[in-house]
Amino acid sequence: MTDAFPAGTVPNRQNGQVHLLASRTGNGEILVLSLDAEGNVAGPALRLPSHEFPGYVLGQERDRPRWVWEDTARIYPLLLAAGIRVHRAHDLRLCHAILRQSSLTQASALARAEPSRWDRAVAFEPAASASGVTLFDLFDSDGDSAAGSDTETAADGVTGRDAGSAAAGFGTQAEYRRQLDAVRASAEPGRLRLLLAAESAGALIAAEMQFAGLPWRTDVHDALLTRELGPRVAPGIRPERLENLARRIRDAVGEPGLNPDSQPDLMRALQKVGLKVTSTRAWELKELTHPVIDPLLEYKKLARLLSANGWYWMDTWIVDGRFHPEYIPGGVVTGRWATRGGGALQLPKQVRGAVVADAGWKLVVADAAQLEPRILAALSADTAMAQAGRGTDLYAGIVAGGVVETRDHAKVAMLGAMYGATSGESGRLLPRLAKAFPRALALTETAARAGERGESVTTRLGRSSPRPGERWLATQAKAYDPGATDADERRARSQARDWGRFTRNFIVQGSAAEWALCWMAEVRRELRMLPQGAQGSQWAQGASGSEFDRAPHLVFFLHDEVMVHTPAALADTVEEIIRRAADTAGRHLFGDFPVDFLLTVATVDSYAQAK
DNA sequence: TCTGCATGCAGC
DNA sequence: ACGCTGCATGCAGA
Repeated sequence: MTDAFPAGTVPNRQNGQVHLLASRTGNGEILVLSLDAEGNVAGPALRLPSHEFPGYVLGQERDRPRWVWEDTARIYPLLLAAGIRVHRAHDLRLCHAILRQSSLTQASALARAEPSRWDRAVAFEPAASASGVTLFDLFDSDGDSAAGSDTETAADGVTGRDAGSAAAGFGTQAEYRRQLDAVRASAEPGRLRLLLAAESAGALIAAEMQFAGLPWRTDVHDALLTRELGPRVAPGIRPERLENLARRIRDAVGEPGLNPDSQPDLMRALQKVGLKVTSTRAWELKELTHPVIDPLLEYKKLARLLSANGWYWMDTWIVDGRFHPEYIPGGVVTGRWATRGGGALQLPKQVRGAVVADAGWKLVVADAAQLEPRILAALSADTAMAQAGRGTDLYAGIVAGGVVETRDHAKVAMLGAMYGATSGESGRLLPRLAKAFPRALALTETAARAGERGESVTTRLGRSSPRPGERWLATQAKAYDPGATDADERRARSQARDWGRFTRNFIVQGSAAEWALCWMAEVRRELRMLPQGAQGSQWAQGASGSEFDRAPHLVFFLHDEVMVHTPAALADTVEEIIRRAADTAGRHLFGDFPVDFLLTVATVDSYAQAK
């Protein structure tokens, strides 16, 4: 393995510059160096004995300790850079956010307390890219908190010097105790424990995936761009094929000076040749017939490719043959992950051909088929809907059951049920779905009504939707005022329905996100139990590269899809693990309820070959 | 020149 | 009047 970035370095998110270097020395110490933007050592080296890690061990679970720490996103990248992987963790920041909001723990001290430093968002400050940050900064000071009363730090827990006095404070151990209490006293401690474990495991996975990166062949990418756009040109210059298309567009509308990148100019030009358009969106243009349409649609497609995933993108985001997006667990209200950097959530199918396994390795790509409908079936215990998806494509099963005529209709209707469609084809098909699957549809309707009333809804494992804000409440209140106008009432109704569609979707999307977290956590756990992964030590082997260079590991995750980079010889084993993990996740969430979570799994050399 | 907003489009 | 996103771009206003 030569094209992963060198073990022990953390590339800057923006430009690949190294700001921090940490490595494990021969005698078991962790050595942390801060480097400036030019790569010069910026301060004295910090040495830490390897047993003095932040967080503390709670005792043995299975044979692995669970580290309890404040914020995986700030800590774990540093450990990974030092060649250290952690098996289990409890992320206090992420878990606090869940418990603070969950309707299952509203009576807890944690939920009722005044806002503390645990409520202040620190999620979006990746330590690894901050210049000059070291482990020492993170654990020996209280750098992220301005509160003077926060005298206890995480370091108290490290050495076992923890004081009983911490219980009343806002330190790590006190917070952990509050979280345990909140869970224990809740109506669903089992579900919450699973959610917190899954969320925390997700945080570990997120850091590991960012560290490992997605294998990316810049030569393949470049060839693809050249084929589509023409040879590479300097930034600001239109590549050949785009320039040709621009010329054809100008000719077709008779405006030699037209800039096809300007929406207003384009609108005016289209109107002038008699096309009645209300926007310049591709789907609207597709309905029209005019010589300008074909070249314009082609232009838009290619211009998008160039600006979103062109050479500039490649130079910015691909470091040593790997794409390292930052994953942000819990970054979406529903519990889905967000990402930052390089648009990892929108990796177009167009460029997936550049995602290629290393020589001798394979990519195992798996996605959960019709995940959200299956989740809905299980959530509502709708056995008929679960039956429709048993061992088969769920939409096909709905057709087979005579509910609708085509797979496309089944899909549109289901999405409409989960998103709250009221009109169009989807709206028309809904009654038939409601007749066939009354329990499932009742659940989505109930969630929508709750949202319209301003109430929160809760996912399978206990993540609750936020309550609407002041502005929302004020708008609703105004509609009940004696002097309310029709416009006031309309606005209030419309806003209430908006929130209802949000809560309707929240419960399904959020529960699906929980399933996906459990799935991925199981995949990770089993991958790490493979002989090849466990062989030797759990530590990186110095210059020979990290564990990520030798053993199968997760490299990508997208809502209902995971990708594992694996030595070719282990691909079959990895497939089995991924399938087994899906079943396990289903049982974790829904026990014995008979619902299948089918996967599409492909072992490929290139991401483009998957589905 | 900088910033916030609207548009458009990529993903699930 | 169909949910959740991230990001590039152009444009208007500061």
